[in-house]
Amino acid sequence: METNIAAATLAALAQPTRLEIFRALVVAGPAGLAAGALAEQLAATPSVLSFHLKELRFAGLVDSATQGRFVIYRARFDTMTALLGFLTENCCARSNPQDASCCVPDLARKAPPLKSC
Amino acid sequence: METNIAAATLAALAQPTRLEIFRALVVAGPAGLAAGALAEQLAATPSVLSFHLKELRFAGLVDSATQGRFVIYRARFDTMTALLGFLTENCCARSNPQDASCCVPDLARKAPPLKSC
DNA sequence: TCAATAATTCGAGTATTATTGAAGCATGGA
DNA sequence: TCCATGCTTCAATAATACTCGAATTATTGA
Repeated sequence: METNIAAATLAALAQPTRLEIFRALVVAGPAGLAAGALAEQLAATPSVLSFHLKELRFAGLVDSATQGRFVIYRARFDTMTALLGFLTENCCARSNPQDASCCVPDLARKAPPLKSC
Repeated sequence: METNIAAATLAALAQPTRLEIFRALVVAGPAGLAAGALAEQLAATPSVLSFHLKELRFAGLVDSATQGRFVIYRARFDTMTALLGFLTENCCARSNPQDASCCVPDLARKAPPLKSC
């Protein structure tokens, strides 16, 4: 991931409402959530939500699919993966051999290894 | 890390110049870099740099120490670690048991295990 | 066909953020 | 002491981002 893209992706997440939207979509998983359901969960007006969803979609953090009169939104894990990759590779002590500390110290301990990893 | 703090930290990084500043400081490691050296590296005017460094410091992503008439800046890895922790725990498929994919798939492969991890 | 529902779009108003150039404040060396 | 250096601060301006409410589009079901 290139620096300017990374900055744009970070900017998309750098807003409380949008961060919560994304979080809710991660929790919802592959089933996704309709815009209305999101609005209810986050206590946001439809137009505000629409605005933020557009930003997230533009940044590639979210996908949308129309189902009848509902629009289902889903988190795009691939983009988040790429962003985390950028941050760990470019912005972490791990990227600097002089420093023994690292930025993802707990993952190995906390989570069991996943098959797909 | 709390959601609003995470959003503020993301906002601090969500700007090309600031992202490059942080990257340069990560590469510089514990020795850090003087503001002037950063300005030269990034081809930014002193006042612009000062502005962005203030933002980064406010977000806790950067530390400063005066040495004579130089001001040395250092990346704060602890804050970055906390941010990455927030993102992997709250914004990743890993946080959703229904989804088999994950957001840090390459780390185990690419990087050798660190002692301090 | 008509009314209700689900979302998006638009324009206006406000707030926040970024850039610029000039001025200011220390520090170190002549 | 004086000047040059390194950096910060400030005020003004420009550019972006956010919110609100009204209008619009599209779909469903009566």
